[in-house]
Amino acid sequence: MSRKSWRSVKEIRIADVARLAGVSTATVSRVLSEPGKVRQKTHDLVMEAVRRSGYIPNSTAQKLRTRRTMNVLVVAPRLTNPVFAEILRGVDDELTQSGYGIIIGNLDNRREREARYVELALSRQVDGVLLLTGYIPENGARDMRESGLPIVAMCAAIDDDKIPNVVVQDREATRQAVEYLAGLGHRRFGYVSGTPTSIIEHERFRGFREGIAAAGFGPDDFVRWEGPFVFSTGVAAAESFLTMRDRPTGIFAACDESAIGFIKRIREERIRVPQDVSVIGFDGIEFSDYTEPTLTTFRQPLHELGRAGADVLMKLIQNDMSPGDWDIRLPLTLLERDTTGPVLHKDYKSLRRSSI
Amino acid sequence: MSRKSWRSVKEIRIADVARLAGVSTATVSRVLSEPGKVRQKTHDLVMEAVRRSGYIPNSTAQKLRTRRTMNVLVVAPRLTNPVFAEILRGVDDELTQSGYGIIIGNLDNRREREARYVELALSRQVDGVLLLTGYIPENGARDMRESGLPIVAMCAAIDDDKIPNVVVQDREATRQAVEYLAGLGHRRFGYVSGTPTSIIEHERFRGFREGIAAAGFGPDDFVRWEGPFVFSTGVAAAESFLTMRDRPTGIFAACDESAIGFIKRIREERIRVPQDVSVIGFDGIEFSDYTEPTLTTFRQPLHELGRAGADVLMKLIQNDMSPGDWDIRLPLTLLERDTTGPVLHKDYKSLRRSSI
DNA sequence: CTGAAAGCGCTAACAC
DNA sequence: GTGTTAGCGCTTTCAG
Repeated sequence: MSRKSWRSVKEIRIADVARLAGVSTATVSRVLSEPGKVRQKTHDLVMEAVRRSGYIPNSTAQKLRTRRTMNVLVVAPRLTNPVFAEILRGVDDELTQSGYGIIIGNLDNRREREARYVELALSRQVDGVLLLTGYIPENGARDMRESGLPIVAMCAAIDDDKIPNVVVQDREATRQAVEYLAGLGHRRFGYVSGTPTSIIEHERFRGFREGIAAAGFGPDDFVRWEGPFVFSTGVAAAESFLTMRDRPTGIFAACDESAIGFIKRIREERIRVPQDVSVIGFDGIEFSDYTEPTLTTFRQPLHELGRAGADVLMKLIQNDMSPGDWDIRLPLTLLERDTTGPVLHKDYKSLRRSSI
Repeated sequence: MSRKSWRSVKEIRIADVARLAGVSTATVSRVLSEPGKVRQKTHDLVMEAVRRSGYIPNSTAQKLRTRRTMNVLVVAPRLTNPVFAEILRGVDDELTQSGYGIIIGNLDNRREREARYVELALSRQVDGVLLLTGYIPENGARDMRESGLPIVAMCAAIDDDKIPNVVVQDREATRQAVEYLAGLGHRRFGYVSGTPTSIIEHERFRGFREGIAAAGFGPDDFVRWEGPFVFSTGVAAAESFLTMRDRPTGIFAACDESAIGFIKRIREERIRVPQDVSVIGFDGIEFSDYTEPTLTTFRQPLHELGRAGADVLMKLIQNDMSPGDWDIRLPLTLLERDTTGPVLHKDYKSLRRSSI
């Protein structure tokens, strides 16, 4: 059984309003887009006709004529990741203010999906692109730059002098995390990675090694466990950790999810956090405040990041970038909570001594 | 310092391709949209010209001409809520398959924001609307139905005979939750609500009362704590719980977040879960498997729900609905994990006896 | 300050 | 099978 007449509502066109108001379509258009340039009386006449008819301009026709879509494409690796969802909120807030709409390009961690969004850009369905991916999506044949659209990279930097970057200070924060752990007396460290191929992971690991060096340690003083930015990566890291004889006591995880997975798993083996092992996460997702114990982590200014990135894109579209907009790097905040603490047994030697 | 020449890439139009291939624009258009109706040789000629020129049709012009936008609006209460994010994934999967794009309408729990999306529908920027809100968004002056667009309600039902509903069996599952707790020997119950004004909350609470009745109890045998669908609602409920003399032992929370908040807070007071109190959540978010103890909860088939809803909308747009599509109600799955267990002290009396 | 008219780039009748 | 042509609904010169 099929239902008919979805299109039953009669469409009001600008010509209808013009007729109703006794003016030309040009005047109606002017009243709606540049009210100042029309006599008050005409203006009122037209507005009355608009109200009476319930006229709403057909946005597709507007787009075709003005060559502006008032839409922006946001390409994100995975929307169910709270980090991206929160950035999107900031983007949305800023864009809405400027009258722009959002078209979501959710890759859902599958790179095949990006082709679709390249085509979307190429077919001019949007006026600009926000990339949370850390790379330029491509098509097989072409990449997104060929659209000629303004593009802004957020969250993960892209090395292209036409693309402004709006990111957080990953590297600095991660370095600081290690120094924080070292300051608590930790001497052996662990690094739970994020998706190994991602730029973000790369930056964080770089910051980690910088921190290790800055605290006077070397490559032999830490272990690294690899895996994507998910809970199970932390669990897998914990499994490996549990098999070690000379376990690290200061663990940094490149995202909160894996920090939480790690902690959950080792606590099942009656390892105490933070008395036996300190763990520090990254992101500051809401859930990190509801774990046991609550997670020490770096909070990313996600909402602000979203707004800043959208703001830069707006400037790019409107052609009024200033040099200071080209590279924005927002600071993180250390949330000192309950999964980090001073080392009780300073190192392997003293551990042996105390247990004799 | 402003950058110029974003539009430097020269736009190729269908006429360019036609000239290049030595055919008319109509033929180019045909090759691209109905290849069967063109001679093989012409087809190849055109495709070669398309390839050489890198032509991509201007989608705005197509939309204007065909009066189809190939976009769908999805209005969601809050995208950072993992439940909606996951539904959106399902929607995306289905819509992508049909060649449709998604325009996100994220209300971010602020009803003022819906006006924008009503206008978007009214100005025909989309071919259909998916509502995760449980109500029809409005504008002050008009509501979304006046767009005449096909609308499907997902997740929360809307009572309108033009709007198909695609939902989960909230009520049945909640009823089952109570019966499950009763089956474990619980005699006093607690209900941690979700946003009191929402349809979903209403359905779940209704199921809860049905369950209470079915298990042979009455309104005096449970307490209800109100609050939105967030962690802190559970915390607040726990505070109230802690002040009670005659505490319930079987708690149902209308979402996992509040279940988790509740458990966290009472464990801080050394109340044991599930030995002293059993808690059962709702949703089955990923986190619920990483809490301590892991949360017993009902898993919603969110991805499937998203797909099903999008599928119904596609059918509506293409005018081939069958009656069975009008109301879809997907079942939930009980995940029996570690926050529920048998009552140790059956009731207040036996509790007194055993502590003497 | 207002109107007439020319398209924006494409598709779909309708002819041939 | 293919070409010609008339719009889709709007904005924006250009005249007046």
